[in-house]
Amino acid sequence: MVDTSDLGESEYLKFTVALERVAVMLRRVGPARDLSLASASVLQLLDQAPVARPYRLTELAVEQCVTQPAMTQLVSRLEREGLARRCADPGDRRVVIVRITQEGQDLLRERRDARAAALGTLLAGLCEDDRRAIEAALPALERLALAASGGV
Amino acid sequence: MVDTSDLGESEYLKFTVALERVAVMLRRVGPARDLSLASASVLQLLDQAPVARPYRLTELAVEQCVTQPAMTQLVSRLEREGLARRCADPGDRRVVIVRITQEGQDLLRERRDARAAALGTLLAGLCEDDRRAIEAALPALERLALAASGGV
DNA sequence: TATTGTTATACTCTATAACTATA
DNA sequence: TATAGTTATAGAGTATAACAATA
Repeated sequence: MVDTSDLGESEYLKFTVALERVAVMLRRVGPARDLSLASASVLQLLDQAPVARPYRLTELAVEQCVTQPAMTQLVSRLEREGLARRCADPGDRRVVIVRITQEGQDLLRERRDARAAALGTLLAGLCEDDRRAIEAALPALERLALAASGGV
Repeated sequence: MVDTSDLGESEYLKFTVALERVAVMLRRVGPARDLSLASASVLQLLDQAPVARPYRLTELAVEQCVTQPAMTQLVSRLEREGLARRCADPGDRRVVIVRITQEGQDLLRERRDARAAALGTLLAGLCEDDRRAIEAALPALERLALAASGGV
């Protein structure tokens, strides 16, 4: 009887090592061509934001776990490259609203497609059982990531 | 009959998004306190190297997919902090051998323990089925990471 | 001449501290 | 006074180009 709620230290280490390798893999799989991880991450947030409820600069900083000055710079880089733009908040003139541009959306889509294609190639190299196991674990991994992101 | 060897584009996208979230999670779970991701990655390579077959600086650069100058700097930082040291190669005086120090090994162990503990806490918050699914997928994920790292 | 590594320079990304503008 | 954001400055991590030393 295997009780995974009682994993030993060595199991955690195994898990840690496996996930760290996956993280390294992602750094390499993602061509990262035109878009750094930090930029892509913010751009994805902006892309998912409802038009009626856009992000403030401070909210982006909190969401990404970086400081306000760091986000100021990141947004400035995105703006300089035409991927996002700063807008005024009519209700509070201190506030900076950040929106993704069409160009930003296009770049994001290209990047996602490229990543998916690269991962598809890698997955195709695995055996059937491995693909099944990974697919079966995806929802669980998403929940795990959610818990780490602030869900808890 | 589900044939995962014929995953559609949307499945790849789902997979990409899930793994990217895991990568973000790892950035946050790892206290990263004293050790950056880049430093930790190199230090782990050095730690796993057989004493009789240590790494050259160039080999580290190739293994980590960074340039020689980048690795020169990274090793210099590790050396400055006492975590690694440069050694001469008796057979070829152009070569720089890099070894981990005792201090480096100690730090690595602390970091691994902290990460494992943090992940353990997160895992404890998942339901039994999710934990089982993730554990079942670990070997497959490792093979996937290996394929991306250069195994292919 | 080819290989190994370093130095010089520049850019991204991050942080802390000090500042401005608005509430 | 508190909040939203920027500017100033510094350090890690990365790249390319030019260089030195050794093979």
